[in-house]
Amino acid sequence: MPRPTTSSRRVTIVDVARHAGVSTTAVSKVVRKASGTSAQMRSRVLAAVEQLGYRPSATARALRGRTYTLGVVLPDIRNPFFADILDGVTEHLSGTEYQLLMSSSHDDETGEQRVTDAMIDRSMDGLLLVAPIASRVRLQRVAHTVPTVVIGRHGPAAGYDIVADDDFIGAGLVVAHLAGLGHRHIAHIEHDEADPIRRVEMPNARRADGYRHAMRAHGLGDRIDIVSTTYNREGGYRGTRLLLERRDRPTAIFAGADIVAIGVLDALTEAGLTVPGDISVAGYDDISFARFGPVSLTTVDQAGHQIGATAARLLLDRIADPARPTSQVTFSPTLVTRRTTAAPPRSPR
Amino acid sequence: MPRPTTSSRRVTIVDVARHAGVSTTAVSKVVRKASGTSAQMRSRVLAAVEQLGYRPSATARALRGRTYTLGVVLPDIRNPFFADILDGVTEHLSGTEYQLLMSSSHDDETGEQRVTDAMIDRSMDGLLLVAPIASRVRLQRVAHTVPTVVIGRHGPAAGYDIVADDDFIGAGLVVAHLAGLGHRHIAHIEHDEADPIRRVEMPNARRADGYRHAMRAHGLGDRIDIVSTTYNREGGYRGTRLLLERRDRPTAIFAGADIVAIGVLDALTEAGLTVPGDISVAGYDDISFARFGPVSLTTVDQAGHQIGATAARLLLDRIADPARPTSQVTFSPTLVTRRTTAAPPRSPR
DNA sequence: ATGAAAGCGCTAACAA
DNA sequence: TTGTTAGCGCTTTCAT
Repeated sequence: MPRPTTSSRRVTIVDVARHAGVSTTAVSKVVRKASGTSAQMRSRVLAAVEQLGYRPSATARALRGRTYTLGVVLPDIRNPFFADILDGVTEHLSGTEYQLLMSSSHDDETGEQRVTDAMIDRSMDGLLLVAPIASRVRLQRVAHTVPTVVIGRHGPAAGYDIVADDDFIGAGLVVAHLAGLGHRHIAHIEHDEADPIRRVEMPNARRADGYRHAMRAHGLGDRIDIVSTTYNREGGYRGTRLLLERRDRPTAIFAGADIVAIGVLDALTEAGLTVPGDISVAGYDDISFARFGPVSLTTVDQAGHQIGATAARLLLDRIADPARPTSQVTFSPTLVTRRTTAAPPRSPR
Repeated sequence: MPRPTTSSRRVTIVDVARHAGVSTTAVSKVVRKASGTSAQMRSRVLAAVEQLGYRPSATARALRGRTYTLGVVLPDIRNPFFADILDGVTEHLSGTEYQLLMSSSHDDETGEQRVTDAMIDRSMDGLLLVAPIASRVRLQRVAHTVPTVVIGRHGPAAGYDIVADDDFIGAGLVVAHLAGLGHRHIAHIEHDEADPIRRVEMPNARRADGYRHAMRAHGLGDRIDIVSTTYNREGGYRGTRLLLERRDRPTAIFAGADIVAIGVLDALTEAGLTVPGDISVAGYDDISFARFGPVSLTTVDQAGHQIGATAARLLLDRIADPARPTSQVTFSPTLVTRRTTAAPPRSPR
């Protein structure tokens, strides 16, 4: 009994070489479009590649050269802002040989580390870390191991390129807008941050600082009111519940992220409060949902697409030349005024 | 001048073997928890692994054995329903050695093929294809190359395991609900599907069929009204615009997916129509946004979490035994009634 | 229980 | 321009 002919062994470079009657080196060169091949050789090899359906094994390649794989680590797939960033990355990468593979850290430091290590183990050519929560030392170590670009984290360029938005300014735009409408009691829901380094480097902390600074600049320093929860829908919901329990309720809530604002609106709807009639709400990120008709959220546009495209460009540059000096690109956010913010209700106090 | 000691060469199995004074075979066995190692050997090796910070190279492993990598291909990261599925997958995989890596096909057949091939090239141990649009032949070929589980696609088990929801029944639940409220003109927005095979296998087509069937069952066969666009927000918006242009407007719109319903609500808001006062809207998927206060969308719960967990289980089973017979798991959807559906407005016609 | 050695598919010196 | 050969880091027979 002969074994089945459907022995689906992978087609290797040896098969192609034999089929084309040339050496494996020749095949390798042609496939990689390297120099030193005659037109005749190229056509023979390419014909064999075509006929046999040969595809180079990225894992075998990895042992010698590139994998043509770029890893993206996201804190959370649910936050649509990250999808905007990814669109920018994907667009910049289209047309290149590189394949994007992503994974979520599930907003967890251990998870982030696991995923990052896993990508290094898999010989990725470069890493794109979106709003990572790892310590700076750890980020430096990662960047030392593999070309890395960090998105959405401030602080000194420490061995890796950084692309971010100026969150301090962005928060100021929101406060200015609300104060301009006549609000005095503007509360802010932030992502809890204990680590001192991260207090400076993480976008959420920068936004909270920007809020504080702007409140003072508008003579509202004594009305600073921050609730610390987390940057997700649940955090917005919980934060709002806490605010509503107070005797002195705010007339406006500035959520540190749109996804948080969603939770805020959840809680307000549940409490029977109208927006912006009873209370104004502003977010941050301008996720596509913000311009959803029934929501129409006032927010800050971070240009995620542009951030992603820039990060991809920097990563390719760094892969091409790992020694080039690191750079920090900071974009300026813009305020997007929609229908969740208005003047505060009459009869104050 | 000695060369810098920071020669950050990766720690390999050879380094560990030398450090522990044993063979690389021994290290390999210990690391893989294979049998045939003494307790003493194990502790020596593990100590060396710890001290040197050794991590096995997944790419090198790939040439002989496993990569412990599972690939997930999603049509679109923006659809939150897929995040639900991923949660289920992730949960089932936590505690295993497997690492999940995902990529988006951007709702494009070529893109899907590119991504799938890329994952095969990277020696993934298994593939999870979510609502793939590839032909059945192509899916079979993929499944023949690597253990594959297909999520959200119907049709005969053709070499791969299938986990799906009964979309035909789900669509029926929606129609029954709307008809029960008194609606007669119930329009459906579907994802355009020309390919005959896919007309049978794709969830969107099954939903459209379920809609047709249920309309007839409720004596509304002559009111069947389908608009073909795409399963995204834009598709919902466009479809609704088309419906609103008609002289005989529907009193209810059944969108084939929640993300489509979002677009429907966009268009209705823009047109100054109230929901459900002027028109009822139902979706499909029960994405977390559906229970967002200001939206509160009536929809169909697909239990994405359960689908994901089941798919992950089947994939691990298949990797363990590629020859095992394929199975099809179908879940029954349930209707979730919220505030976007109500009786049609008076003064009909 | 332990280790030597071959080899996975590819790339890169080096020769011819 | 072309081919020979030696690895890359790991797993796996096969001896011992």
